[in-house]
Amino acid sequence: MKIATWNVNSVRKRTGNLVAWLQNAKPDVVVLQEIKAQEAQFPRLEIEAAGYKVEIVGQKGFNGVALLSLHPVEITARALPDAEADEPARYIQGRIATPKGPLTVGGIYLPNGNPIATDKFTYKIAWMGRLIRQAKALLQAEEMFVLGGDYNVCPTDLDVYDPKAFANDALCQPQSRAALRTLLNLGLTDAVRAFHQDAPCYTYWDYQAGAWAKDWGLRIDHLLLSPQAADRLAAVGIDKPERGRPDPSDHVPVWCELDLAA
DNA sequence: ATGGTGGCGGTGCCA
Repeated sequence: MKIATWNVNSVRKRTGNLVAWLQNAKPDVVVLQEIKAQEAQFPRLEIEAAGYKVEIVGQKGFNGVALLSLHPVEITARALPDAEADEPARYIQGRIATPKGPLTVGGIYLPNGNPIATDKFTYKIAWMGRLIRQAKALLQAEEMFVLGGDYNVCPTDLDVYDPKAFANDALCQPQSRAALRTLLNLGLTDAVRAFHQDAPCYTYWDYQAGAWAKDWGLRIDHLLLSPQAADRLAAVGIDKPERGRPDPSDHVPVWCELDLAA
């Protein structure tokens, strides 16, 4: 079972790249972030033609998440607990049957939080608190789950090309990192770091200033696994070539494989 | 060089 996350930065601008990647990478389940589309604007027919079921939590112009699956999926949440009436579209959660029991996949678009001296950063930290509570609730079921997405947090300085330049950035604040550690300390596994402890493993390169050509990257897209999922973690990958294609997203897909053979 | 790029929507905001 291959599970992937990708911040596509507009699904309409990225439809061609997305379909080509789906056909090549063949993930079983994908969570998308920043689709920047409402339900009616989503390229549903193109994705379904590639064999995927499509579930969307859309929003006009900004944010927006989706869950694509080759297998039947039951949507179990479209927002985190305590959502406001005008809650931005940043969370989707589905449940998929596997030979080893049900697998829950959550798709996360965590608030960026910049600039840090504003209510945007306060909102980010509060949102992380709600995500921690959701993870606690999921853990109580003692089932397999994967929380994938754009976390907008660099867990350590290893995950930043220039830590000094990002000292005042919301993605690298001690509060942001502490909240992510709280999530991990519940018993979740950062899938990429389970396999790669020493390499940066960037997942994002800014469009500006030639960041891609200079490998000025950040690792902010993560797959966090419950103990039951981590026990079956077989492989991970970061599809870096996607950043070098024409009309790329500024993020690349991150994926993991769980060994769920019957 | 106080910029730069990209997406949305049709002007600045967001990242």
